[in-house]
Amino acid sequence: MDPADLLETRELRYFLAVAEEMHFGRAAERLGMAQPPLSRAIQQLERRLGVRLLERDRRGVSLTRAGEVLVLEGRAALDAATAAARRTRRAGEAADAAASGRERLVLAVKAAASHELLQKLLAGYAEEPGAAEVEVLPSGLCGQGEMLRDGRADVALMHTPFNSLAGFDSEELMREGQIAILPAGHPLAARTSLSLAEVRDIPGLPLARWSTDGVYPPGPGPEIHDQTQLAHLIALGRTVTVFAESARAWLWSEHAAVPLTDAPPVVTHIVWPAHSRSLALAALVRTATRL
Amino acid sequence: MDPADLLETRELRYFLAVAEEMHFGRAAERLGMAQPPLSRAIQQLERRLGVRLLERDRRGVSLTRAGEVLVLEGRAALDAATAAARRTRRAGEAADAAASGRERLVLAVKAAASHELLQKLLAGYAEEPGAAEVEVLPSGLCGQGEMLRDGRADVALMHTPFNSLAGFDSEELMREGQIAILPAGHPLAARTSLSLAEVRDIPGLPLARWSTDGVYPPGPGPEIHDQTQLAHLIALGRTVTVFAESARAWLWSEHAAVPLTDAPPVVTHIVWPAHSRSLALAALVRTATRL
DNA sequence: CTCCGGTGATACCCGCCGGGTATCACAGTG
DNA sequence: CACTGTGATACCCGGCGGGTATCACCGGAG
Repeated sequence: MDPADLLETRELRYFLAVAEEMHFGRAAERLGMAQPPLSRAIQQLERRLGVRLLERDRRGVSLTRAGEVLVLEGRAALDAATAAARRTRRAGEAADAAASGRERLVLAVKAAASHELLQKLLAGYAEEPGAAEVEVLPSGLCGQGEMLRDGRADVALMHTPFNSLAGFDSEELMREGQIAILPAGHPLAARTSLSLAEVRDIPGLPLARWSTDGVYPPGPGPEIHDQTQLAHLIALGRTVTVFAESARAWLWSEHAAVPLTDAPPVVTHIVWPAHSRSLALAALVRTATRL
Repeated sequence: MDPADLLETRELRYFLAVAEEMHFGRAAERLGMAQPPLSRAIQQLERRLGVRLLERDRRGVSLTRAGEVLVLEGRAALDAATAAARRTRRAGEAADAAASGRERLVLAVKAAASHELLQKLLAGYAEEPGAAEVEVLPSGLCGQGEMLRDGRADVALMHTPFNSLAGFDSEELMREGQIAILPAGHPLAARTSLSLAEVRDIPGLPLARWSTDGVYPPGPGPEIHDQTQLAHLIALGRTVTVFAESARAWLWSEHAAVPLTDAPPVVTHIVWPAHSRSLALAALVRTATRL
């Protein structure tokens, strides 16, 4: 039996919902359906695969080894499917609308990223003959990987070591050091350099925490939702943070920046799905690497 | 409307079949179904996506821009789905069979690759505590990427510049030069080095051609199906070829090897799907990089 | 011990849709 | 003009995806 026949995307959605909720009832509700057909669908899936996916223990469910594998692989497969749908649809709309067949690229960028590089990139690309229209999609502080994987974006600017480039093609664009950003009046603001360890425990000035994939690292510092809030909190002397050099562009007079000696460099990459064949995308990457 | 709902794997299989055959009737036959329901399925898919995928011109069909996108993205999505099914099923079987939950890794290797490295790798890994069982899957001269993408393999040894590592995670294992392999009696066999250009047109001794993804490059040389055949043809003075240094291991006395000065180095990588979380795999990679 | 609340599973029914066969509409070709 | 080969249409049927009602089971409160 061909394994391609064994998994319908509908079943994948069902299974992932159950695996995330760890509860048939809630999963069914989230899927907008009743619980019994959901139970039956999962049973059918298990029978077809010949594998037990969930351990039904009274009081909730838990994943088997096979179930864990399917969560991982299935998520990737489902993302690939929705990406296929999104990109196909966009390709069709573009062809309809512009008639010229002018493509449209969606570029995901970290909201807080350097505007300078982005502007140079867009300006440079616009010069290019046959350049596609570029829509800039600000993702949260992270999440560009997700955007790329599920087709909401065609290409992204990512920053190691914060984003993982795993599974994508990429080109390095820029490499910069990191700086500590602290209140202008603070004693350490006078220093010409700092170490990570020094910044990590300044008495009375905890490190700000921001969310990667929705979860905040533990610690005493405030939870940061956007850059403006962060700027305020630093200016008020409530917190300190570490950022790439290019953050100097948006500092206030109440802020002080001190280079870090031992922080890993922040590398900006332009990143795209490995299987992409778009000419417009290739041109954008070419432009980017020439900057 | 959520794009995840728009594509069922069944529809993807149908569309890809039609796109490959460029013919509804033949595609239907290949799918083991009648032509009318296939036509209808594609129409439904187009309506749901709101995009025209195929241009029906009397006398066959052709792809629209959107169709081309869906061929690429859909193939990736379908591979991801079959990979999910295969790996889930294997995980379940492993858990059932061994009871110990002992994992089973499938390692894809190019048939003609160096046995030395492979043996060291397997031997080294077997020492590892909690090592999984490793099944070695010889793929053709290429095709390990496909194996990895659709879940027939969990990890592969690949050789740049012949294989593309796009979309995978990888670690470099070994780097070696290339050599020309020619008949022992040939005048050039006495040389201590050669250039690619010199090897490319030796009078009366055309370069052997072997297949990447089933298609052979054009040229006067013989088409090679396996390594033994190649060895024979070289020994007979009918052809010449270029290989990685490690090929010296299987040369005959009728063969001569001459280093190439300007050929790019052959780099052996261990490669795995970027989203993998398998501990057994991680251990294998760790072992490999220590060699 | 008993009853209750909450879990997933079962039983049963219905309407839709995926698949089949027969046929059409159309274009190129002899 | 008849014939061939293309995909599209018309129509029918069975199965399956979805619904409601209910069960079986267990843990905890009283």
